[in-house]
Amino acid sequence: MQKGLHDDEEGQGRLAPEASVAMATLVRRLHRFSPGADLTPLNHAFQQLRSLDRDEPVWRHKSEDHPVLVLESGFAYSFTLYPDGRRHIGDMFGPGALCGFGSAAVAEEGLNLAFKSGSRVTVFDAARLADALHEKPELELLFKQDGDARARRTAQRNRGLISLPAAEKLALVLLDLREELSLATDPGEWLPLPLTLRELGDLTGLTDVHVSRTLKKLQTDGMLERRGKRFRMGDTAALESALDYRHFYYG
Amino acid sequence: MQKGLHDDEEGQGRLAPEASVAMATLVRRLHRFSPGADLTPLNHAFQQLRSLDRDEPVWRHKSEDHPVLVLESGFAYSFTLYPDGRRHIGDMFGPGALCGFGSAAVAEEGLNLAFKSGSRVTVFDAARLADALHEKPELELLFKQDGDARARRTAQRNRGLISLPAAEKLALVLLDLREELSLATDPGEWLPLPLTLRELGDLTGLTDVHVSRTLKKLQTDGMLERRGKRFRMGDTAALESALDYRHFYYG
DNA sequence: CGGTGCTTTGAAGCCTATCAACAAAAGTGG
DNA sequence: CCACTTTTGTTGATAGGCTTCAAAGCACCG
Repeated sequence: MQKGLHDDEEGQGRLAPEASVAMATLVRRLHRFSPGADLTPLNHAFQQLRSLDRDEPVWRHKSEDHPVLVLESGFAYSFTLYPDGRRHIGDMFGPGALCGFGSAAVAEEGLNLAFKSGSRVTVFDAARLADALHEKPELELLFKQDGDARARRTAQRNRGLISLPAAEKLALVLLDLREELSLATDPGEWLPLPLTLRELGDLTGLTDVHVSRTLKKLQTDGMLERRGKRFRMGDTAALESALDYRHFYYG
Repeated sequence: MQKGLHDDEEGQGRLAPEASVAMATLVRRLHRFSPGADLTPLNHAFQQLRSLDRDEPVWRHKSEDHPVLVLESGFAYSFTLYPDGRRHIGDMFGPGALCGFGSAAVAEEGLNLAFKSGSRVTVFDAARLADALHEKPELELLFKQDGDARARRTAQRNRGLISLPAAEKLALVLLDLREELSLATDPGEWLPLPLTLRELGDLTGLTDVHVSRTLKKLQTDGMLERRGKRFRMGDTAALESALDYRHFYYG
């Protein structure tokens, strides 16, 4: 561990410049629910900002008191492993996302997180964060709203991944990814595709080979454009109504 | 509406005999988490016990103050409809289940419930129930534990329904159904199969035809026996370890 | 430069859906 | 209780979807 604010008695209630920079996307994400909300109490729980120079899994074991991880930039996902070695990706996290926290995380026991190379992660002390939220009910509400919106998105995605054919599964995942990437930052028209085809397969239950073919088909059908590791979607409004895709965030 | 206790000033704090009968399986289910817990405060919120003589859907619209429905006996499931008319079954409820309540229900917006013919449903006043839970934190904890266990089971099921082949999907659903039916009552060795093959298909994302064939295959493989609308599973321990199936209820 | 992982493509075969027909069961109304 | 209708479950044939295996091109990095 490098030096950080994780364990000393940092000035309670004072603004930590390092923290406010590290929490920029989290703040933007939470402000979707309440644009003017005061988020400075979070400074009390701030520990450090970590940069991950390579893909890094974080193994979380039940019953331990884990710090709360917030993705400041980059991308992450949660996964579980089957006895036969197969991997299932259950949720994904874009900038500003609270990783494995709140009502969305209740369902995932023994959650494993994988952070993509280049991600920056803000680390909060779990106990201090709980205290801060307890003292400020309006702040707690923001966290709850964010967690509930994530749970609804996950439910919507799972529903489609169970009952739709491959092309629609992927279109649904791309719509969801698009939303996740747009919650705290404006990524522009061309969005990054931070997942490999194998990871998209583990997310959708398809093989990487079939993901490749299906994406190609989506491209020839004009629903999708790809340039390297970036993508752009066609008529998203038409896609969303065809898939009955709903938005659960405000703003 | 028939006469019930839904709106009069019934004796606050006194034991309502009708209510205690109506809540029998709910009590048994919650006592899994805390065998000695005092559940009499629920009497304050009790409204009525309804018997449903046929399959009955309950349409719940967002933002309305719905009563809380608890399945006393029978079977129910929640579902959503796609624009093309397809139905997806997202969760299922056995005796004693809180239908569409708690952390498991957060994810399901505009939840629709279908009660199978012959089910009996205990109706609670939502506001009074909230009050009762607020006054008794240990009771609220029970409700939360039940909701969390349900959310974990749903996540486990969804995971398999996304990434497993048909035979394993059905085996997983049957294991889960078996657990759901055993939480508040002892159904014996032969369990009722309260779902039609079409409903099993809507739950697993398969067609009814393929469900029929796959169940037949499970039978010839010795994992499943069927007698009319009842079933019995083979070596459940082996199945559970093969599918990495976990139990989230105590007791 | 070789190694590694990611992506694409082809061929073959299994898995699942669709369509159709029918049997069995259950609800409906007399 | 019976005849009738509707739903549910089963089976076969066929087509299409998806996976598997294999090979090759590409990008990235030591």
